[in-house]
Amino acid sequence: MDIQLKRGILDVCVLAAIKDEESYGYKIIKDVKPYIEMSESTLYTILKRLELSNMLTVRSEEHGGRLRKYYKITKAGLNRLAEFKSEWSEIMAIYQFVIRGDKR
Amino acid sequence: MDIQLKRGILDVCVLAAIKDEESYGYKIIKDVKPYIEMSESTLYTILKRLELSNMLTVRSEEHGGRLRKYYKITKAGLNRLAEFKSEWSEIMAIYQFVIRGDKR
DNA sequence: GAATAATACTTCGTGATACGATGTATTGCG
DNA sequence: CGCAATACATCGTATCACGAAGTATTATTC
Repeated sequence: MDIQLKRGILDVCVLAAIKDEESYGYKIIKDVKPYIEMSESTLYTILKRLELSNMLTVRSEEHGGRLRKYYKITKAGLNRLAEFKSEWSEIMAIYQFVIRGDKR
Repeated sequence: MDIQLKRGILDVCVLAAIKDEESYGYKIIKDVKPYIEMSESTLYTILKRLELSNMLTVRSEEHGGRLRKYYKITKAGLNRLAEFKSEWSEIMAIYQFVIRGDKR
């Protein structure tokens, strides 16, 4: 998919991937991949961004000799998902405009 | 709407606004405004970009003492719109993932 | 008739951000 | 032993939407 079209969706995809249970970077990518392609560098940038804006919390845990970072969604993150849901009607209206082209 | 979410949509909105009949900057903004907010600087950047990628052609015409630039969609522009239409199923799948969170 | 809004287009700098490239380090498999 | 998979991180780059500011004419309002 077009890079530009992904913007604004990737963040919520990551939030959606951790909304039921905490997860970690590598797993998030794999869970999201069937829906949207996302490189590792992109994901870790997004995770840091979401952490800074308090959409998720992080804890490190050792797993098989290596540190693994588990990300857990916060209330603010859940709110963001809800907000996205309501933004969707706008998106749909735009889509209708684009394919039909009826002017208001 | 969130700026990032607009990316990738604005271009097709502009194309949609000129897909039936040629139009000019100021009019395009007004036609698109009910659906999506777009500043003038953004529009003219987009128009130039779409021209460079041959999605539209431009001609200048005098109108009331001033030059007015008329933009007309090309075959490539129409193809872009069709492409967007088919991209939409991907977008919808992502949306389903985000709101339902069912993992494949 | 002077001021203001609307029309119409342009340029510049900035901030946000997705990505490829690259690096580090361990485990597991053939 | 070599290679893929796992797991995380950093850096530089290109794209792009926007606000701000500018230029210039016509229409409207007080």
